[in-house]
Amino acid sequence: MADLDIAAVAQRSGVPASTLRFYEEKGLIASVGRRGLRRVFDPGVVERLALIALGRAAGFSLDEIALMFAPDGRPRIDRQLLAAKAQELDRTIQRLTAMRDGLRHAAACRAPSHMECPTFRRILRAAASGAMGERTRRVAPRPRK
Amino acid sequence: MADLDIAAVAQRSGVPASTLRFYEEKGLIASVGRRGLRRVFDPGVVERLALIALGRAAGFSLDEIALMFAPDGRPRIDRQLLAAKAQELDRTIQRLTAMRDGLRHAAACRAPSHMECPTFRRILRAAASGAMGERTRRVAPRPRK
DNA sequence: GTGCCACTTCAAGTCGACTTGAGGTCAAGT
DNA sequence: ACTTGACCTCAAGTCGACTTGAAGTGGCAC
Repeated sequence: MADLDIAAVAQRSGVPASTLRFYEEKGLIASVGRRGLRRVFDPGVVERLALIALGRAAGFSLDEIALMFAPDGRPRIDRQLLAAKAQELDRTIQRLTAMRDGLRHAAACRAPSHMECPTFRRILRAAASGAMGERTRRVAPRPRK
Repeated sequence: MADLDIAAVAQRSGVPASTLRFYEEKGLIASVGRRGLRRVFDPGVVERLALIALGRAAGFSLDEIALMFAPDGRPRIDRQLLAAKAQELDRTIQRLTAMRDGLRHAAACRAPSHMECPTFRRILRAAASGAMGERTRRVAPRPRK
């Protein structure tokens, strides 16, 4: 496959050109050179972008993702790190699950006011005590306009 | 219970004074008046803050939360809205669950390179296609310093 | 050969939820 | 009366991941 210009990469990966430049600046991807001013990319960059998207979806920051590539550019995926992130996700899932069940209950509950519903009050106390939501974390990548 | 000054509210609710001023400016809470320059709050504000924390934990934005209070200040909780949010949370949970399982697999997988693992490649394609992560959404409230 | 327009750079803007800092006020304790 | 320091206001800064805009360049179809 021939080399790609930025528009081709954008088209194949679904990542906007502006983001590709931004990622290059951050060192997440690299162009193989220039044709005049224009960046020329190896087709392999598309897979790399998929890897980056995966990392984002898993909740890694761009900086964290950058660390997952060895200086030679090959992925250097640390299984411990993955396991840790899996555990973090698991905690988030539990938190969200509790939240979802609480919301469902609140939506279904027929108490005249939510404040009179014991379940609601219990959830409220949990939220107030900060038991939910230790760390704000962006979840889900690529806001795709 | 006597009225509270901002420090007392902060202490009882766990919400920093700077945030309380910010919330007041946004119209999320209100002080009952001033003593000199200083804000004086009704003790009820603490419960209201708990409600706000709950909304945040459920993934509502401050603006959305503001809409959940009637002009008179009483909570006006829309059951439909709650159900919708519950559903949204459910989708997020499913997405995160898939991610978590993928991460676990990747962490455990003994293929020499992740790229040679069919499971990993499947997840990768999902991430690349944007199947995961439609909307970036902050999850979990109160980054608490 | 020439005009168009996709590409380029660089600075600045955006979004949400706050925090921080400078400079000012004043209630209360000594 | 004086000092202290908790409170006040208002503007600006922060964080992450990008996007947007202005101004410039040059590859390529004609």
